[in-house]
Amino acid sequence: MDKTSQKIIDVTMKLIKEKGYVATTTIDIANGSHINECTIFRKFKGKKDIVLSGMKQEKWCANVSASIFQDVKWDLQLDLEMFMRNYLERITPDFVSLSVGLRAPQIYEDTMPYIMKIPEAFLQTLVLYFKSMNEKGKIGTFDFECLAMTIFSSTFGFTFLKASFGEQLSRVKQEEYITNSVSLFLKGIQHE
Amino acid sequence: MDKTSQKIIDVTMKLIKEKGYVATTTIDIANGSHINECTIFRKFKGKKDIVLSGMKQEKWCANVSASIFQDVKWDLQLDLEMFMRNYLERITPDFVSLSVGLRAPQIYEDTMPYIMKIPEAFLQTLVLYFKSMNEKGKIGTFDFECLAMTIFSSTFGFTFLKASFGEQLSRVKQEEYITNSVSLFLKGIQHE
DNA sequence: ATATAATGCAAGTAATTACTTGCATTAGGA
DNA sequence: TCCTAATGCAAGTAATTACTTGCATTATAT
Repeated sequence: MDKTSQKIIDVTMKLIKEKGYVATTTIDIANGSHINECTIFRKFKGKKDIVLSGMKQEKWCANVSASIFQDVKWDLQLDLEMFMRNYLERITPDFVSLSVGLRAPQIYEDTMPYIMKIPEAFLQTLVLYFKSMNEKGKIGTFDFECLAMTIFSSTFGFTFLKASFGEQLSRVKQEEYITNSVSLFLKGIQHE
Repeated sequence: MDKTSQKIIDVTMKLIKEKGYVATTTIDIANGSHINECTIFRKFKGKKDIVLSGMKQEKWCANVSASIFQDVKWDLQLDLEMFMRNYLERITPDFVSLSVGLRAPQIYEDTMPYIMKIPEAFLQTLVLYFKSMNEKGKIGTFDFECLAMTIFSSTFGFTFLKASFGEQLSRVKQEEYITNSVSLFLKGIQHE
C-alpha cells in the first residue's frame, strides 16, 4: 500500500468516526489529507472502495486478530478482568463511533461482516475459555454460549453506552465497572 | 396534531428506521405518505423539524414514560426477569434501528437527549428498585449504580447485538438469555 | 539527464436534494 | 351554497456531491 492511498484511507476513517459515512464527502477527504480530490479517484474506484480497503486493514479492525486472551492465568477473576479490560482498551469510544458511522445503508451490507468480526472474536474466545475452565474442573457446567453472551453483552453495552452518552448517562468509571461486574459474575459462576 | 402531519411523521420515522436520517429524502417521505412534497414543508419547517416533532411523541419513545416496573413483586428473580422482558419487548430491533438512524451528525445534537431518555429511565428505575430491596432487607449493600449499569448494559448489549447482527452472531434466544443471565445475576447478588 | 509514473490544478458534469412558489383543485364548516 | 383552509400539481432554484478529464508539474528511478 503506497503512502498516498494509506493517507486517504486513514483520513477517510477518521472522518467517518466524526461524521459518519454519508456526511463524509470526498472533498472533506481531499482537504483533510492534502491530497487532490481527483487523485483519490485515481487510487480508488470510488468512495465506497476507500472504506472497504480500510476495513481490510488490521489497524482499522482493532487488531482483533492479535490474541485476545494473551495471558490467561486460568483464574476466573483475573482472566475475566483481563478480558474486559482488553475489550475496553481496544474498542475505544472512537472505535464505536466508527462502527456506527459505518452503518449507512449504502455500505452496511458490505461493512457488516467486518464490523461483526470483533464481537464474534471476543464471544468465541470467551466460550472457548469457559469450556477449558470447565474441563480443568475450575467451573461448573453451564450453557457457555449464553454465559459468554451475558458477559460480552454487558462489556459491549457499557462501551457503547459510554461512547454514546458519556458521563451524562452514568458516572460509573471503567475500572469501577470492571471490578464490580466481574465480582458479580464471579459469584454467579462459582456459586456453590 | 392533524392527520396529515401525523402521517408525515410516521412515514418519516419508518423510513429512518430503514435507511437512516441522511438517506431518507423528502421525496421518499412524500411518496411513502402519498402526501405532496410541498405540503410537507407547509406543515413543517424542514426535514429536521419532522424528526424532532416525532421524537416528542410517546409513540416514538417506546412509551417509556409508562411505568416500567408495573408489577413489582419484590422478588429478585421475578422482578429482574420482568425488567429484562419489559425492555426487550419495548426496545425492538426496529427501535434500535431507529436510534441508530437518528445518529446523523446533522441532528444528533438535537435527538440525543430524546434517545438517552430510554436508557436513563431504565437505569434509574433499576437503581431505585435495588435501593428499595436493600431497605426491605432482601439484598445486601452494593454500589447500586454500578450494579444497575451491569445489568442494564447486558440487557442493552444483547438487544443491540441482536438487532445489528441477528442470528449470525449468536443463536442464543431471548427467553433463554433472560433466564440464564438473571440466574447468574441472582446468584451473584444473593451470594451468601 | 531523461523517461516514466504520480500528483496537482482547474474546470466541468450529471445527479441528487432540501426547499420554494404560483396557481388550481378539493373538502369541510357555517 | 359559499367561503376558507388544506392540499395537489408543476416547475423551478440553489446547493451539494461523487466522479471525470485534459493538461501542467513534480518526483523517482535508472
